Amino acid sequence: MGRQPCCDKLGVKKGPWTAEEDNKLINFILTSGQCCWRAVPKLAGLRRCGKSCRLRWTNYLRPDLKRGLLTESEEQLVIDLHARLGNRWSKIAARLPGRTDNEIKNHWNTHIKKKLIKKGIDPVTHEPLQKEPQDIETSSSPGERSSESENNNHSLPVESANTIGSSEENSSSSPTENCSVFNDEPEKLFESLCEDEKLLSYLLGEDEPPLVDTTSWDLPNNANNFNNCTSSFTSWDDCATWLLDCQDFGVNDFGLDCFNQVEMGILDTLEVGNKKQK
DNA sequence: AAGAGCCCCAACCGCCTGGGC
DNA sequence: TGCCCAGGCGGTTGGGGCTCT
Repeated sequence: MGRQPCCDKLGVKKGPWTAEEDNKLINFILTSGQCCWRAVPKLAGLRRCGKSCRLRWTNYLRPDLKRGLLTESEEQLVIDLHARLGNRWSKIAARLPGRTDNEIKNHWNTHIKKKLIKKGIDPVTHEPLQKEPQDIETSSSPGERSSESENNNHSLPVESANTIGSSEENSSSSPTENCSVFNDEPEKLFESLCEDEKLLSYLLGEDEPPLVDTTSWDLPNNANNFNNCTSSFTSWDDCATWLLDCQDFGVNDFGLDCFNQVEMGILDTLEVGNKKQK
């Protein structure tokens, strides 16, 4: 009856991952695919908790992860989504291919929060900070707001529009090349979001395609084959399904060499990371 | 040059949910 | 039907690096 615990806690290593551990995990995932995370440490020869392996893979080692800071467009999208969804980082991350919930959460707490405060916007409520205390007390949190908005999708906070409009960075930033939505003025973008019910449902729904074009994924340079593989997909669903298939069956089952090159890219990244660590 | 303080982010912790037994 | 586990999620923390004095 029941299952074995995730890890026995005894003899399980904690703390930063070493390059050797990373290589073991990468090699295992790329050759065997993602199966039961509980079994991964044992099969990969790691003294880690399965949970830790999953976290390391999803937040750092995955080949489809973007590197570097969020772009202006991504940042603005995070702000907009946070205004509606609150701290549901995984939901927000789902709209930003190549970004993890942890990454977005960290970026929010370290960068965006400060930017909003600097602009006089409450990062929690997305309302002006100089609001009267009474208003602040009565104003609902984004999370609550999002639940309300499920009943009434027209209740977008006006301040969010102001947030976008007042963004100095936005007025000087270049629009995202691959996403036509961002070619418009920020105000227009937001208006279009409010007026376009379909778009709104995309933002709030569960299975919608992301707004950011997947062709902008910043894969390693030598992973062109991977780009070739994915660029042929006609929709996000196709691409996502294909990636999930990879997860389910293991890349070797597809007879694709491209992942070996992706892996090389990862190893290059790791080497850079390790040098950085030293 | 060195110490203090701050910033950033990888990783951990604990809770929740869905599903297997 | 209820227990237990795996996976997922959001909050928090610790340590390395950076900046300031």
